[in-house]
Amino acid sequence: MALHEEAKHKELLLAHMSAAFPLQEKEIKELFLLFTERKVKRRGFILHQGDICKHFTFVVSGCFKMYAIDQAGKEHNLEFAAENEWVSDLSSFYSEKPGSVYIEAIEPAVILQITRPDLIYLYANYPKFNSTFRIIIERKYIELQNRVLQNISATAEERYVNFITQYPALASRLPNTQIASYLGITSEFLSKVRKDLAHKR
Amino acid sequence: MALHEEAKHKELLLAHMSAAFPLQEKEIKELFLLFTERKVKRRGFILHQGDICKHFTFVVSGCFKMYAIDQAGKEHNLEFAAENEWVSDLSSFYSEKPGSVYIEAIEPAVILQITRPDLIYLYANYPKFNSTFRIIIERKYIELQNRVLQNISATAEERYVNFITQYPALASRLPNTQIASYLGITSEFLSKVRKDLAHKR
DNA sequence: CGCGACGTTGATTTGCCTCAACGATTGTGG
DNA sequence: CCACAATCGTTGAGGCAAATCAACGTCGCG
Repeated sequence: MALHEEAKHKELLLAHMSAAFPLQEKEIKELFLLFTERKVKRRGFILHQGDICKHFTFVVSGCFKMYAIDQAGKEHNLEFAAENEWVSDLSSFYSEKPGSVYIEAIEPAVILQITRPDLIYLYANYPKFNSTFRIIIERKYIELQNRVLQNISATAEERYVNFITQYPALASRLPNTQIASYLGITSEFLSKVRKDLAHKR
Repeated sequence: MALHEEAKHKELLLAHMSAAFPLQEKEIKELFLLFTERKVKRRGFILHQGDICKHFTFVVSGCFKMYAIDQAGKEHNLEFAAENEWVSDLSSFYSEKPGSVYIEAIEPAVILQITRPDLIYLYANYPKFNSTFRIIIERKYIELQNRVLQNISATAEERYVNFITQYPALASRLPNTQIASYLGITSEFLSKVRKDLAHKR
C-alpha cells in the first residue's frame, strides 16, 4: 500500500476527530503516530469471543458487525460500524478482561487502531482527547438508548421501518439476515414484514 | 434542612466522583459550588416530555424512573436511577432541544444538579472532569449494551431473572409493574413468569 | 374510610418462531 | 473463468410466547 494512501486515511480520522474540538499541531502529530493502519478481509475478525479487546478501532472503509453467540449457537448483532464510525468491545477494553463478543468484517475493510496504553497516554497528556472521546461515547449512548426504547415498545415492523429510515446507507448494503439479527427477529419473519410493507403501498 | 446535611450529601457526590480520578482541593470547591441540592416528592417530575433537559442530575437518595409514553399512552421505562447514580436526558441535554422523555421520582428523593453551562465551565477549566464524566458515560454505555443484547436474544423469563440478579436492591424496592415496563413486557405476563419461576423450585 | 395502584388469574388473540423446502444470488476455489 | 457451494430471500404449516381484555381481592395512601 502506498504511503500517501495511509496518509489520506489518517486525514479522514483527523477530520472526524477535530469536528467537535479542533486539534493543534502537536496533538495531530501524536494522533498520526499512535494510530496504526490495518487491512481486514471480508470475514476477517478483529476480535474473538474470549479475547481481551486491545484496540479502539476507527473504520476508514468497509463495514463490521459486532455480535454475541448464544447457547443455541445463534448470532445476535449488537452493532454495525461502517466508515467514520468507531467499534470496540468497551467492556473488555476498559476492564482488560476477556470479552464475550466477536467483531467481524462484513466487507473488506481498512481500519485505524489505537491501543489502550496509547489512548491512556493521549488522555493524560492531551486533555482535549478526553472531551473528544467523551462526546463520541455520548453520541453512541444516545443511539443505544433509542434502540432500547424501540426494543421495549415497538413491533418488529416498526423497528424495521425505523432502521431503514435511520440508516438508509447501511440498510442498502447489508443482507437482510444481518438486519434481522440486529432487530432481534428471525430473517424469515423479516421477510414477511417486508412483504406486508410492500403490499401496503 | 440543616446545612450540614447538604454538606453530607455533597460528600457522597465527592466520594462518587473521586473514585476513578481523585480531585484536588480547587476542583472540589468548584464541584460543591456548582451543584445545587433539591428535594423531590414521590411522583414529582424533574423532566417532562417536551422540556429541554437543563440539568445533569446525581441522585443522593430516593429513586427515579425515566420513561417515554407511546401513541397508545403506555409508559416504557428506559432507566431507573437510585442513590449514587446519574440521570438525565442526554440527548436533550446536549442538543438543547426538547426531549421526549419524563423523569419522575418513584420515591421521595434528594438530588444534586448541575446546569449545562456550569458543566461546560467545569470541562473547560478542569480537564479532569472530562475524564470523570467520560468514564461515567462509558459505564452506562456498557450497561445499555448488555441490555440490548438481552432484549434481542433472551426470553422474558431470562430477562427478568437477569434483572433481579443484576439489580437485587432495585428489584426489591420497585413494584413489578415498573419492572415489567423496563423489561418490555406486560405486568400480567410478568406475573405469570414469576409464578412459573416459583413453581420451578 | 375510600379510592387508586398493585398483583394475580383465566380466556382469547396475535406476533413471532421453528422447521422445512425452494429458487436465486453470490462468492470462491480449482 | 467457470462450476459448484454457500448464503440469501422467500413461502407455508404449525406451535409457542406474549399481548389483550376482563375480573377480582389486597394493600397503602390521602
